[in-house]
Amino acid sequence: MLQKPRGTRDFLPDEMEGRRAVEMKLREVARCYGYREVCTPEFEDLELFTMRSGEGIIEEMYVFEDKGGRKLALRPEITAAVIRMYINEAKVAPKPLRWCYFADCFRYERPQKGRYRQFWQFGVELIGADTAAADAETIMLASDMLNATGVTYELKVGHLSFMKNLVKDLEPAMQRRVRAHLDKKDYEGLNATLESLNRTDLAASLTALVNTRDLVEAFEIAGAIPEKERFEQTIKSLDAAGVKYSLNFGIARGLDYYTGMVFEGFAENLGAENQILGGGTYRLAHLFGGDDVASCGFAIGFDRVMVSLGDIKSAIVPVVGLVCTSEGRTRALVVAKALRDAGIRTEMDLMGRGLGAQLAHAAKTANFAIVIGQREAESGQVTIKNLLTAEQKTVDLAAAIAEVRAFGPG
RNA sequence: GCCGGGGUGGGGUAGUUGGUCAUCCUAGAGGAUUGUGGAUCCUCCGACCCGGGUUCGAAUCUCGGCCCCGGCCCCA
Repeated sequence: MLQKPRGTRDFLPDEMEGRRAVEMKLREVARCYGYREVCTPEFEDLELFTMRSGEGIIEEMYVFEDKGGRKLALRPEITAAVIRMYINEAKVAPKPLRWCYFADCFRYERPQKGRYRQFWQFGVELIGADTAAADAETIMLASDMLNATGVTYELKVGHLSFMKNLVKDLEPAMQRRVRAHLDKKDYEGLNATLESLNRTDLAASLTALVNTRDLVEAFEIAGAIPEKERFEQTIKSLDAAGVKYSLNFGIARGLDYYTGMVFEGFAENLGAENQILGGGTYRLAHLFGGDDVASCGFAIGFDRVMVSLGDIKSAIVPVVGLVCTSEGRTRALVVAKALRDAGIRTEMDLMGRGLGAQLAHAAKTANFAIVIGQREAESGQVTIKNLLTAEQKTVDLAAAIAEVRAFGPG
Protein backbone atom coordinates (compact mmCIF):
# COMPACT_ATOMS: atom_id res chain seq x y z
CA MET A 1 0.00 0.00 0.00
CA LEU A 2 1.18 3.48 -0.78
CA GLN A 3 2.22 5.57 2.16
CA LYS A 4 2.17 9.32 2.37
CA PRO A 5 5.56 10.96 1.93
CA ARG A 6 7.71 11.17 4.99
CA GLY A 7 7.01 14.09 7.27
CA THR A 8 3.59 14.82 5.75
CA ARG A 9 0.23 14.36 7.40
CA ASP A 10 -3.35 13.60 6.50
CA PHE A 11 -6.04 15.55 8.28
CA LEU A 12 -9.45 14.00 8.84
CA PRO A 13 -12.55 16.20 9.16
CA ASP A 14 -12.48 16.41 12.96
CA GLU A 15 -8.91 17.64 12.93
CA MET A 16 -9.48 20.01 10.03
CA GLU A 17 -12.36 21.62 11.88
CA GLY A 18 -10.06 22.18 14.86
CA ARG A 19 -7.36 23.63 12.65
CA ARG A 20 -9.78 25.92 10.84
CA ALA A 21 -11.20 27.13 14.13
CA VAL A 22 -7.76 28.19 15.34
CA GLU A 23 -6.85 29.62 11.97
CA MET A 24 -9.98 31.78 12.04
CA LYS A 25 -9.05 33.12 15.46
CA LEU A 26 -5.64 34.14 14.14
CA ARG A 27 -7.15 35.69 11.04
CA GLU A 28 -9.60 37.69 13.08
CA VAL A 29 -6.92 39.25 15.28
CA ALA A 30 -4.78 40.08 12.25
CA ARG A 31 -7.79 41.61 10.53
CA CYS A 32 -8.51 43.82 13.53
CA TYR A 33 -4.97 45.18 13.35
CA GLY A 34 -5.44 46.02 9.69
CA TYR A 35 -3.51 43.14 8.18
CA ARG A 36 -4.79 41.93 4.81
CA GLU A 37 -4.02 38.57 3.34
CA VAL A 38 -1.57 38.01 0.52
CA CYS A 39 -0.64 34.85 -1.33
CA THR A 40 2.61 34.00 -3.06
CA PRO A 41 3.57 30.97 -5.17
CA GLU A 42 4.12 27.62 -3.54
CA PHE A 43 7.47 27.45 -5.36
CA GLU A 44 9.94 30.15 -6.31
CA ASP A 45 13.28 30.53 -8.01
CA LEU A 46 15.82 28.74 -5.88
CA GLU A 47 17.85 31.93 -5.91
CA LEU A 48 15.27 33.76 -3.83
CA PHE A 49 16.12 31.54 -0.89
CA THR A 50 19.85 31.10 -1.44
CA MET A 51 20.55 34.81 -1.91
CA ARG A 52 20.64 35.62 1.75
CA SER A 53 21.16 32.21 3.34
CA GLY A 54 23.90 30.73 1.17
CA GLU A 55 24.04 27.49 -0.76
CA GLY A 56 23.94 25.49 2.44
CA ILE A 57 20.20 25.64 2.77
CA ILE A 58 19.75 23.75 -0.49
CA GLU A 59 20.30 20.60 1.54
CA GLU A 60 17.26 21.47 3.62
CA MET A 61 14.90 22.40 0.82
CA TYR A 62 12.84 20.63 -1.79
CA VAL A 63 14.75 21.72 -4.88
CA PHE A 64 13.87 20.67 -8.40
CA GLU A 65 14.31 21.61 -12.02
CA ASP A 66 11.28 22.17 -14.21
CA LYS A 67 10.97 21.13 -17.85
CA GLY A 68 12.41 24.44 -18.93
CA GLY A 69 15.53 23.85 -16.88
CA ARG A 70 14.64 26.44 -14.24
CA LYS A 71 15.99 25.80 -10.78
CA LEU A 72 13.07 26.05 -8.39
CA ALA A 73 12.38 25.31 -4.74
CA LEU A 74 9.28 24.68 -2.68
CA ARG A 75 9.17 27.62 -0.31
CA PRO A 76 10.83 26.86 3.04
CA GLU A 77 9.38 30.07 4.49
CA ILE A 78 7.34 32.97 3.24
CA THR A 79 8.94 36.22 4.33
CA ALA A 80 11.37 36.27 1.41
CA ALA A 81 8.55 35.67 -1.07
CA VAL A 82 6.42 38.42 0.46
CA ILE A 83 9.27 40.90 0.18
CA ARG A 84 9.92 39.83 -3.40
CA MET A 85 6.25 40.39 -4.06
CA TYR A 86 6.40 43.79 -2.46
CA ILE A 87 9.24 44.81 -4.78
CA ASN A 88 7.51 43.35 -7.83
CA GLU A 89 4.01 44.61 -7.21
CA ALA A 90 3.65 47.12 -4.44
CA LYS A 91 6.70 49.36 -4.11
CA VAL A 92 4.62 52.49 -4.50
CA ALA A 93 1.73 51.44 -2.29
CA PRO A 94 1.09 53.83 0.60
CA LYS A 95 3.16 52.90 3.63
CA PRO A 96 2.99 51.18 5.90
CA LEU A 97 1.85 47.93 4.35
CA ARG A 98 0.23 45.46 6.67
CA TRP A 99 0.16 42.02 5.10
CA CYS A 100 -0.50 38.58 6.48
CA TYR A 101 -0.54 35.06 5.14
CA PHE A 102 -1.48 31.56 6.17
CA ALA A 103 0.23 29.01 4.01
CA ASP A 104 2.23 25.81 3.93
CA CYS A 105 6.01 25.59 3.69
CA PHE A 106 8.35 22.72 2.98
CA ARG A 107 11.65 21.77 4.54
CA TYR A 108 13.65 18.64 3.98
CA GLU A 109 14.47 17.86 7.58
CA ARG A 110 14.25 14.93 9.92
CA PRO A 111 10.69 14.84 11.27
CA GLN A 112 10.11 14.83 15.01
CA LYS A 113 7.57 16.15 17.44
CA GLY A 114 6.29 19.45 16.10
CA ARG A 115 8.49 19.26 13.03
CA TYR A 116 7.12 18.14 9.71
CA ARG A 117 8.30 18.39 6.14
CA GLN A 118 5.12 20.18 5.19
CA PHE A 119 4.00 22.65 7.80
CA TRP A 120 1.87 25.76 8.04
CA GLN A 121 2.87 29.24 9.06
CA PHE A 122 0.65 32.15 9.93
CA GLY A 123 2.79 35.22 9.41
CA VAL A 124 2.52 38.96 9.21
CA GLU A 125 4.83 41.53 7.63
CA LEU A 126 4.72 45.22 8.38
CA ILE A 127 6.58 46.96 5.58
CA GLY A 128 7.81 50.51 5.53
CA ALA A 129 7.41 51.58 9.14
CA ASP A 130 10.75 52.10 10.85
CA THR A 131 9.69 53.22 14.32
CA ALA A 132 9.39 52.06 17.88
CA ALA A 133 5.63 52.17 17.46
CA ALA A 134 5.89 49.72 14.58
CA ASP A 135 8.06 47.34 16.59
CA ALA A 136 5.74 47.51 19.56
CA GLU A 137 2.59 47.02 17.53
CA THR A 138 4.05 43.95 15.88
CA ILE A 139 4.82 42.37 19.23
CA MET A 140 1.38 43.31 20.53
CA LEU A 141 -0.18 41.65 17.52
CA ALA A 142 1.87 38.52 18.08
CA SER A 143 0.82 38.44 21.71
CA ASP A 144 -2.86 38.98 20.91
CA MET A 145 -2.80 36.29 18.24
CA LEU A 146 -1.26 33.68 20.51
CA ASN A 147 -3.65 34.66 23.28
CA ALA A 148 -6.56 34.19 20.91
CA THR A 149 -5.57 30.60 20.24
CA GLY A 150 -5.52 29.80 23.93
CA VAL A 151 -2.03 28.30 23.80
CA THR A 152 0.16 28.61 26.90
CA TYR A 153 3.38 30.30 25.91
CA GLU A 154 6.23 32.52 26.94
CA LEU A 155 7.23 35.57 24.93
CA LYS A 156 10.84 36.72 24.88
CA VAL A 157 11.82 40.10 23.50
CA GLY A 158 15.36 41.15 22.76
CA HIS A 159 17.51 43.33 20.56
CA LEU A 160 20.52 42.35 18.52
CA SER A 161 22.40 45.61 19.03
CA PHE A 162 23.29 44.81 22.61
CA MET A 163 25.29 41.76 21.70
CA LYS A 164 26.56 43.26 18.47
CA ASN A 165 27.95 46.23 20.35
CA LEU A 166 29.95 44.01 22.66
CA VAL A 167 31.51 42.03 19.83
CA LYS A 168 31.80 44.82 17.27
CA ASP A 169 35.60 44.70 17.30
CA LEU A 170 35.65 41.04 16.26
CA GLU A 171 35.66 39.91 12.66
CA PRO A 172 32.18 39.18 11.27
CA ALA A 173 32.77 35.43 11.15
CA MET A 174 33.85 35.46 14.79
CA GLN A 175 30.86 37.61 15.74
CA ARG A 176 28.59 34.97 14.26
CA ARG A 177 30.37 32.21 16.10
CA VAL A 178 30.11 34.01 19.41
CA ARG A 179 26.43 34.69 18.84
CA ALA A 180 25.87 31.04 18.01
CA HIS A 181 27.52 29.98 21.25
CA LEU A 182 25.38 32.37 23.23
CA ASP A 183 22.17 31.41 21.47
CA LYS A 184 22.81 27.82 22.50
CA LYS A 185 24.03 28.78 25.96
CA ASP A 186 27.27 26.96 25.11
CA TYR A 187 29.56 28.75 27.56
CA GLU A 188 32.41 26.29 27.22
CA GLY A 189 32.49 26.83 23.49
CA LEU A 190 32.23 30.56 24.04
CA ASN A 191 35.21 30.60 26.37
CA ALA A 192 37.26 28.50 23.98
CA THR A 193 36.50 30.84 21.10
CA LEU A 194 37.28 33.94 23.15
CA GLU A 195 40.55 32.43 24.37
CA SER A 196 41.61 31.69 20.82
CA LEU A 197 40.97 35.35 20.03
CA ASN A 198 42.68 36.62 23.17
CA ARG A 199 39.45 38.35 24.12
CA THR A 200 38.54 36.59 27.36
CA ASP A 201 37.76 40.06 28.69
CA LEU A 202 34.43 39.80 26.84
CA ALA A 203 33.29 36.62 28.55
CA ALA A 204 31.92 38.18 31.69
CA SER A 205 29.90 40.90 30.01
CA LEU A 206 28.57 38.58 27.33
CA THR A 207 27.30 36.00 29.79
CA ALA A 208 25.93 38.76 32.01
CA LEU A 209 24.07 40.21 29.04
CA VAL A 210 22.55 36.89 28.08
CA ASN A 211 21.41 36.26 31.62
CA THR A 212 20.00 39.63 32.53
CA ARG A 213 16.27 40.27 32.27
CA ASP A 214 16.55 43.91 33.14
CA LEU A 215 16.70 46.72 30.61
CA VAL A 216 18.74 49.17 32.66
CA GLU A 217 21.25 46.49 33.52
CA ALA A 218 21.47 45.46 29.87
CA PHE A 219 22.33 49.00 28.85
CA GLU A 220 25.00 49.14 31.53
CA ILE A 221 26.54 45.92 30.26
CA ALA A 222 26.33 46.63 26.54
CA GLY A 223 27.34 50.29 26.62
CA ALA A 224 26.11 52.93 24.21
CA ILE A 225 23.96 51.41 21.52
CA PRO A 226 22.50 53.59 18.81
CA GLU A 227 18.94 52.27 19.08
CA LYS A 228 18.73 52.84 22.84
CA GLU A 229 15.93 55.34 22.73
CA ARG A 230 13.88 53.39 20.20
CA PHE A 231 14.09 50.18 22.15
CA GLU A 232 13.17 51.96 25.37
CA GLN A 233 10.12 53.36 23.66
CA THR A 234 9.20 49.95 22.32
CA ILE A 235 9.39 48.43 25.77
CA LYS A 236 7.42 51.31 27.28
CA SER A 237 4.67 50.74 24.73
CA LEU A 238 4.55 47.03 25.48
CA ASP A 239 4.20 47.73 29.18
CA ALA A 240 1.50 50.31 28.52
CA ALA A 241 -0.40 47.80 26.40
CA GLY A 242 -0.13 45.16 29.09
CA VAL A 243 1.80 42.70 26.94
CA LYS A 244 3.27 39.83 28.94
CA TYR A 245 6.88 39.21 27.96
CA SER A 246 10.35 38.88 29.36
CA LEU A 247 13.49 40.53 28.13
CA ASN A 248 16.15 38.27 26.70
CA PHE A 249 19.28 39.55 25.06
CA GLY A 250 20.53 36.11 24.16
CA ILE A 251 18.12 35.78 21.25
CA ALA A 252 20.31 35.67 18.18
CA ARG A 253 17.87 34.17 15.66
CA GLY A 254 19.61 32.22 12.96
CA LEU A 255 19.29 34.96 10.43
CA ASP A 256 21.67 37.70 9.53
CA TYR A 257 18.99 39.87 8.02
CA TYR A 258 17.42 40.78 11.33
CA THR A 259 18.56 44.26 12.19
CA GLY A 260 17.36 45.15 15.67
CA MET A 261 14.44 44.08 17.79
CA VAL A 262 13.82 40.33 17.81
CA PHE A 263 11.27 38.22 19.64
CA GLU A 264 10.37 34.60 20.07
CA GLY A 265 7.51 32.63 21.56
CA PHE A 266 7.79 29.26 23.24
CA ALA A 267 5.12 26.78 24.22
CA GLU A 268 5.58 24.67 27.30
CA ASN A 269 4.56 21.15 26.40
CA LEU A 270 6.28 20.56 23.09
CA GLY A 271 9.63 18.96 23.91
CA ALA A 272 12.60 19.81 21.76
CA GLU A 273 10.74 21.80 19.12
CA ASN A 274 9.00 24.26 21.40
CA GLN A 275 9.40 27.52 19.50
CA ILE A 276 6.02 28.55 18.18
CA LEU A 277 6.80 32.06 17.03
CA GLY A 278 9.76 34.04 15.78
CA GLY A 279 10.18 37.48 14.36
CA GLY A 280 11.79 40.87 14.48
CA THR A 281 12.82 43.85 12.43
CA TYR A 282 14.72 43.15 9.25
CA ARG A 283 15.90 44.54 5.96
CA LEU A 284 15.60 42.18 3.07
CA ALA A 285 14.25 44.15 0.13
CA HIS A 286 17.61 45.48 -1.04
CA LEU A 287 18.82 41.92 -1.53
CA PHE A 288 16.17 41.39 -4.17
CA GLY A 289 16.82 44.61 -6.03
CA GLY A 290 14.42 46.86 -4.19
CA ASP A 291 14.78 49.82 -1.92
CA ASP A 292 16.22 49.35 1.53
CA VAL A 293 12.83 49.40 3.16
CA ALA A 294 12.60 48.55 6.84
CA SER A 295 10.24 45.76 7.76
CA CYS A 296 9.05 44.01 10.85
CA GLY A 297 7.26 40.72 11.02
CA PHE A 298 6.86 37.33 12.56
CA ALA A 299 5.58 33.88 11.76
CA ILE A 300 3.64 31.53 13.99
CA GLY A 301 4.35 27.82 13.68
CA PHE A 302 0.75 26.80 13.27
CA ASP A 303 1.28 23.05 13.61
CA ARG A 304 3.16 23.46 16.85
CA VAL A 305 0.39 25.60 18.24
CA MET A 306 -2.05 22.83 17.32
CA VAL A 307 0.16 20.19 18.95
CA SER A 308 0.44 22.30 22.07
CA LEU A 309 -3.30 22.87 22.24
CA GLY A 310 -3.98 19.16 21.95
CA ASP A 311 -7.38 17.84 20.99
CA ILE A 312 -9.89 20.57 20.41
CA LYS A 313 -13.57 19.94 20.79
CA SER A 314 -15.12 21.44 17.73
CA ALA A 315 -18.09 23.68 18.23
CA ILE A 316 -21.44 21.95 18.36
CA VAL A 317 -23.40 22.88 15.29
CA PRO A 318 -26.87 21.70 14.32
CA VAL A 319 -27.00 18.84 11.87
CA VAL A 320 -30.19 17.48 10.42
CA GLY A 321 -30.55 13.92 9.23
CA LEU A 322 -33.42 13.97 6.81
CA VAL A 323 -35.29 10.68 7.07
CA CYS A 324 -37.89 9.75 4.48
CA THR A 325 -39.89 6.89 3.11
CA SER A 326 -40.11 6.27 -0.60
CA GLU A 327 -43.48 8.06 -0.67
CA GLY A 328 -41.97 11.07 1.05
CA ARG A 329 -38.81 11.37 -0.96
CA THR A 330 -40.00 13.99 -3.43
CA ARG A 331 -41.26 16.19 -0.63
CA ALA A 332 -38.07 15.50 1.32
CA LEU A 333 -35.96 16.96 -1.46
CA VAL A 334 -37.92 20.20 -1.22
CA VAL A 335 -37.55 20.24 2.56
CA ALA A 336 -33.81 19.56 2.26
CA LYS A 337 -33.39 22.51 -0.08
CA ALA A 338 -35.23 24.77 2.33
CA LEU A 339 -33.04 23.65 5.22
CA ARG A 340 -29.86 24.11 3.21
CA ASP A 341 -31.00 27.51 1.99
CA ALA A 342 -31.39 28.38 5.66
CA GLY A 343 -27.74 27.44 6.18
CA ILE A 344 -28.41 24.21 8.03
CA ARG A 345 -26.25 21.19 7.38
CA THR A 346 -28.69 18.60 6.08
CA GLU A 347 -27.97 15.03 5.03
CA MET A 348 -30.29 12.64 3.23
CA ASP A 349 -30.10 8.90 2.90
CA LEU A 350 -28.13 7.71 -0.12
CA MET A 351 -27.97 4.06 0.82
CA GLY A 352 -31.52 3.01 0.06
CA ARG A 353 -32.12 2.28 3.73
CA GLY A 354 -35.45 1.78 5.41
CA LEU A 355 -36.86 4.29 7.83
CA GLY A 356 -35.52 2.60 10.95
CA ALA A 357 -32.03 2.26 9.55
CA GLN A 358 -32.05 5.87 8.38
CA LEU A 359 -33.00 6.99 11.84
CA ALA A 360 -30.32 4.82 13.40
CA HIS A 361 -27.76 6.41 11.13
CA ALA A 362 -29.06 9.90 11.89
CA ALA A 363 -28.71 9.18 15.59
CA LYS A 364 -24.97 8.68 15.07
CA THR A 365 -24.31 11.61 12.79
CA ALA A 366 -26.89 14.30 13.52
CA ASN A 367 -28.65 16.00 16.41
CA PHE A 368 -32.02 16.36 14.68
CA ALA A 369 -33.98 14.02 12.49
CA ILE A 370 -36.69 15.35 10.25
CA VAL A 371 -39.02 12.63 9.09
CA ILE A 372 -40.91 12.88 5.82
CA GLY A 373 -43.24 10.03 5.06
CA GLN A 374 -46.53 9.81 3.23
CA ARG A 375 -48.38 11.63 6.02
CA GLU A 376 -45.99 14.58 5.99
CA ALA A 377 -45.90 14.68 2.22
CA GLU A 378 -49.67 15.00 2.17
CA SER A 379 -50.02 17.45 5.06
CA GLY A 380 -47.08 19.65 4.07
CA GLN A 381 -45.79 19.55 7.65
CA VAL A 382 -42.65 17.86 8.91
CA THR A 383 -41.97 15.63 11.88
CA ILE A 384 -38.92 16.87 13.76
CA LYS A 385 -37.22 14.76 16.35
CA ASN A 386 -34.54 15.96 18.73
CA LEU A 387 -32.17 13.01 18.76
CA LEU A 388 -30.70 13.91 22.14
CA THR A 389 -33.99 14.25 24.04
CA ALA A 390 -36.08 11.96 21.82
CA GLU A 391 -38.83 14.61 21.77
CA GLN A 392 -40.80 14.54 18.58
CA LYS A 393 -43.49 16.75 17.11
CA THR A 394 -45.12 17.50 13.80
CA VAL A 395 -44.95 21.16 12.83
CA ASP A 396 -44.70 23.51 9.87
CA LEU A 397 -41.39 23.57 8.00
CA ALA A 398 -40.67 27.14 9.15
CA ALA A 399 -41.11 26.15 12.78
CA ALA A 400 -38.78 23.20 12.33
CA ILE A 401 -36.12 25.41 10.77
CA ALA A 402 -36.45 27.86 13.66
CA GLU A 403 -36.03 25.06 16.17
CA VAL A 404 -32.91 23.74 14.50
CA ARG A 405 -31.44 27.22 14.27
CA ALA A 406 -32.05 27.79 17.96
CA PHE A 407 -29.94 24.74 18.76
CA GLY A 408 -26.52 25.51 20.13
CA PRO A 409 -24.00 24.58 22.77
CA GLY A 410 -25.50 24.28 26.22
C1' G B 1 23.52 12.89 8.83
C1' C B 2 23.62 10.49 14.15
C1' C B 3 21.41 7.71 18.72
C1' G B 4 17.32 4.99 20.93
C1' G B 5 12.19 2.72 20.78
C1' G B 6 8.63 0.87 17.44
C1' G B 7 5.40 -1.13 12.83
C1' U B 8 -0.45 -7.30 13.19
C1' G B 9 -7.69 -5.57 9.45
C1' G B 10 -9.91 1.67 9.24
C1' G B 11 -8.76 2.40 14.94
C1' G B 12 -7.13 -0.48 19.39
C1' U B 13 -5.03 -5.32 20.46
C1' A B 14 -3.48 -11.18 21.56
C1' G B 15 0.19 -14.08 19.65
C1' U B 16 8.24 -14.03 20.11
C1' U B 17 11.99 -21.50 23.21
C1' G B 18 9.50 -20.79 14.87
C1' G B 19 4.44 -25.22 13.93
C1' U B 20 -3.40 -26.36 11.92
C1' C B 21 -7.91 -22.04 8.79
C1' A B 22 -3.70 -15.55 13.27
C1' U B 23 -7.12 -13.74 18.85
C1' C B 24 -10.43 -10.33 20.74
C1' C B 25 -12.74 -5.37 20.96
C1' U B 26 -14.32 -1.45 18.03
C1' A B 27 -15.63 0.82 13.42
C1' G B 28 -18.01 -0.19 8.54
C1' A B 29 -21.84 -2.98 5.23
C1' G B 30 -26.20 -6.23 5.29
C1' G B 31 -30.13 -8.91 7.83
C1' A B 32 -33.74 -10.33 11.91
C1' U B 33 -37.11 -5.25 11.58
C1' U B 34 -40.71 -1.27 4.66
C1' G B 35 -43.47 4.88 9.89
C1' U B 36 -39.28 5.72 14.35
C1' G B 37 -32.94 5.05 17.46
C1' G B 38 -27.58 3.88 19.74
C1' A B 39 -29.93 -2.56 22.82
C1' U B 40 -29.64 -7.89 21.31
C1' C B 41 -28.63 -11.80 17.85
C1' C B 42 -26.78 -13.42 12.99
C1' U B 43 -23.90 -12.68 8.43
C1' C B 44 -20.24 -10.14 5.71
C1' C B 45 -15.90 -6.99 5.08
C1' G B 46 -10.92 -6.51 6.56
C1' A B 47 -4.21 -7.23 8.74
C1' C B 48 1.19 -9.77 10.06
C1' C B 49 5.20 -2.45 6.53
C1' C B 50 8.37 -4.00 2.03
C1' G B 51 12.30 -7.13 0.11
C1' G B 52 16.28 -10.77 0.68
C1' G B 53 18.21 -14.83 3.92
C1' U B 54 17.96 -19.22 7.43
C1' U B 55 14.22 -23.35 7.70
C1' C B 56 10.30 -28.86 5.93
C1' G B 57 7.78 -24.47 7.91
C1' A B 58 8.69 -17.24 9.61
C1' A B 59 4.08 -12.40 12.44
C1' U B 60 8.02 -14.79 15.47
C1' C B 61 15.03 -15.63 13.94
C1' U B 62 18.49 -12.65 10.64
C1' C B 63 20.02 -8.66 7.08
C1' G B 64 18.66 -4.39 4.23
C1' G B 65 15.01 -0.72 3.09
C1' C B 66 10.58 2.26 4.09
C1' C B 67 7.67 4.67 7.65
C1' C B 68 6.26 6.29 12.76
C1' C B 69 7.67 8.06 17.84
C1' G B 70 11.41 10.45 21.17
C1' G B 71 16.20 12.83 21.31
C1' C B 72 20.87 15.09 18.81
C1' C B 73 22.41 18.31 14.69
C1' C B 74 19.95 22.11 12.23
C1' C B 75 16.08 25.43 12.54
C1' A B 76 15.60 30.60 7.36
